[in-house]
Amino acid sequence: MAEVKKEKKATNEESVKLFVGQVPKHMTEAQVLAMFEEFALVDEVNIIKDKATRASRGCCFVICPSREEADKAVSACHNKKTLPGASSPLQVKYADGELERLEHKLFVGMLPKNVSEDDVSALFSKYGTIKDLQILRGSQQTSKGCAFLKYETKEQALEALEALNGKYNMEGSSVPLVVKWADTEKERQARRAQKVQSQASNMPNADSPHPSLFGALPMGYIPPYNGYGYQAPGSYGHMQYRLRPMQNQPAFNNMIPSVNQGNSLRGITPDLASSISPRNYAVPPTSYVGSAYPPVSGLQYPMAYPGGIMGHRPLTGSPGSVPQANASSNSSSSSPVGANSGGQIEGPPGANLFIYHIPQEFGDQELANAFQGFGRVLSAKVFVDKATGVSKCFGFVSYDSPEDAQNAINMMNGFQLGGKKLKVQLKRDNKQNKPY
DNA sequence: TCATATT
Repeated sequence: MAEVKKEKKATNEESVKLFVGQVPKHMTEAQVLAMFEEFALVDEVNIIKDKATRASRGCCFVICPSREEADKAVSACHNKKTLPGASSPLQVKYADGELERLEHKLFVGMLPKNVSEDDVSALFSKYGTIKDLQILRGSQQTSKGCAFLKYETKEQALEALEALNGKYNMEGSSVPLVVKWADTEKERQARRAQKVQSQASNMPNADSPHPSLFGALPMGYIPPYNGYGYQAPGSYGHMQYRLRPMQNQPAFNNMIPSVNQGNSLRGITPDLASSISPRNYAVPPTSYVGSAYPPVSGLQYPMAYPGGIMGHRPLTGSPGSVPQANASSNSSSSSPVGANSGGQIEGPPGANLFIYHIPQEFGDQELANAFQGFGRVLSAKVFVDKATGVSKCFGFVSYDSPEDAQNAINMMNGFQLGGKKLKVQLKRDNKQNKPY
């Protein structure tokens, strides 16, 4: 009764948890275990699964009985083999926080500014062997009054913590030391993300148009007439220059019934309409005008934008029907792109693009919008810094046909969007020669 | 400047 129920596998202080990525989703824990046991002792394998669907997320944890065994698994497998079905080699590394857990790292605060490493070392050595010690210093090497300190074992660190935290004043100090476990990387990331978030919400005009978007557009550009869409000049009356899609607004790209388009003719100035009317265009029959609609939710572009408005190729045979990826199903809940902007869906070889110099404020949806004029966008992914959420300004767009991708390259490579010209190329392929 | 993911 006083017995504490043990986990069925004893994962003790010495155990090391490894994170393994690029595990094909169909693999079982037993299969992963069998593979790793060839190289190291393994206590346990846990496939990481989607909370809702229970489907594998393509990665797992592997628990080894010691650091030595874990290191064997890492050096034998990390980037060393590509499992059948995976797109890149196995990733094997210490799980988040695992290295820190093994470091036994303490934060020491309230140090007098004039104490040296030796002073700190002299005090803390009483509790164990110090593996690493640094006092944080400013630009002039002036102490910031705190330090990080690693012990050989957790017991030693804990002993120091309990003996000194809030209880010991260093010489000349009127306040006791603060000794606590150092923040983990995860905690620091969370803090940083929090900070970014609060800064972003204080940004003035967060929703305003991209300042350089208009000026950057090549207004003289004449898109190829594809026999399909024609944008009535009046439709500019309801362009929205939001950079972020509005929350809780159904994605209406490609789905506005033509009967609604009359609304778009309201509220425009005739002068503006005629000044931007496409004199040089092969103007399609007016019966097609009814099929003009805002091609995207969120960010939209003036007519001269190569991929927008004019750019849809017919996906179905009949003129005037609404081109959309999922024409046969699904009425309103999701846009074709929105559902697939996670980045995991790749098109056939030659249909996947790598894009650089994406404007900072573009997310997956904005990227998809910018490229959806050339074909069916299977997925669009802008990469963001894991810690800060800030765009890395590059990403991927996948089409279902190489011709669409090539067309997008022709039209969009060098296209100025924001302050810079896009670089649009075929994605490098690391999946060429797969093992059997 | 070329692919994530952390029960």
